[in-house]
Amino acid sequence: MRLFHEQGYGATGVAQILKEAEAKSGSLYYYFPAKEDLLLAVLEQYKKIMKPALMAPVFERYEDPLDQVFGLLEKYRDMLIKTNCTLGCPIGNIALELADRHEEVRRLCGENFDNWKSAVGQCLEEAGDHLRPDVKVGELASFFLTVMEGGIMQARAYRSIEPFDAAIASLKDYVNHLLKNNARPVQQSSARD
Amino acid sequence: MRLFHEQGYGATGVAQILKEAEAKSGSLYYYFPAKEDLLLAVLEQYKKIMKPALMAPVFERYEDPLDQVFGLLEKYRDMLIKTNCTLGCPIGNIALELADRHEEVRRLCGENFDNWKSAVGQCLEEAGDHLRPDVKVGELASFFLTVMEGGIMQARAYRSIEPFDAAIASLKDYVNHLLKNNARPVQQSSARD
DNA sequence: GACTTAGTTGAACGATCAATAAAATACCTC
DNA sequence: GAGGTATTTTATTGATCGTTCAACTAAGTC
Repeated sequence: MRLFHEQGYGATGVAQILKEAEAKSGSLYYYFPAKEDLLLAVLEQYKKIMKPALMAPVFERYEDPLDQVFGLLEKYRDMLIKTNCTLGCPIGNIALELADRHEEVRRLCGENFDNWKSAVGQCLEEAGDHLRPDVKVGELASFFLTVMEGGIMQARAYRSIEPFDAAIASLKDYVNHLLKNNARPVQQSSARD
Repeated sequence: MRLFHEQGYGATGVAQILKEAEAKSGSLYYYFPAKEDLLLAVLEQYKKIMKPALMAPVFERYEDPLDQVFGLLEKYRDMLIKTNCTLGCPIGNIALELADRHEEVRRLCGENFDNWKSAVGQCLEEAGDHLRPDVKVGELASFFLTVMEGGIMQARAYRSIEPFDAAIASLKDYVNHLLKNNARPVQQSSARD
């Protein structure tokens, strides 16, 4: 998982995986028919850990559903900061590298995205009474993913957190326009307290 | 350019380039010290042709600056449709594949993005009198790029134009919130006539 | 103690990778 | 047309790619 995330699938050789895992090639191919099956297992693992490892900690920390959503985005921001804006979304990377070549990979990336959007959509649903009635939460959740992935791409291309922060700021501004007039607006550059 | 766009840099072998270009390896290495320099030349070429080949035709077709911007996004939509949602933004692809490894590549991707955002920002500047005074056109132009790249990523991952269209729809909705009350709103799903 | 099963090992495979060097040809100048 | 430079061709390099396989060890069963 780590190597595919850091270097991509194609750029990671089986030899390096074996070395860092302290395993021998025969053992790998005893369990996995081919390198590609290793990637499929990685994508399955992401599906499995997304909620308990990524979302649960954020959702516990915040009560307000909108805080939860933006807290989730903050997690990705943390990763960008920690890696000096070199590491992106592991699913997005794989999707862009292989989605058009391997159908199975594409399917699993889609399922990961689906789960992500479903979790965000659930938060938005909970915040529904603060949102204008014409807001479609499904489309808005998809927009959250779009903005986050696009923001990560720019942050990596510029090796700077600025474009990512700018994207989130615009997104917050948009969300505030979708809130009912009596709702408390989303605060810029920090979670609402 | 075509092969790097279709397959990515790493996945495209020199042998294939030579075959399709009907050239021999010696000739390639006579002009380019290494494969990487070929990529740099490709990125330079994108810089050179972006305005005349991509933007000029769109800007000629529409008069209204906001129509021009969304007409530009439509160009990317056309490419997704033509390629059955397999081909993304050539710069974005390369940026995600190599930005964190080759500094020079990263710089050129950034310059391509800069030019793109600068052109969009210029349109927004021209539409400035219809926008609320607190709108920062630079940040908004960056947001346009963010949404487009994120939309393309999802369209490829799902091999469907839907997420892209949904992203553009949300973006249009947002822009309409930024317009002054007396301004004509951006129409959904087709250029304003 | 004989036999089976599960799992591991590491050398080796053919293919492909980017890159090179030298020979051969085309082009230009005088 | 001779001489020299620019460019192309051909053949090959060593490295690395993912993958295979026969030999081997360890554990369990009867």
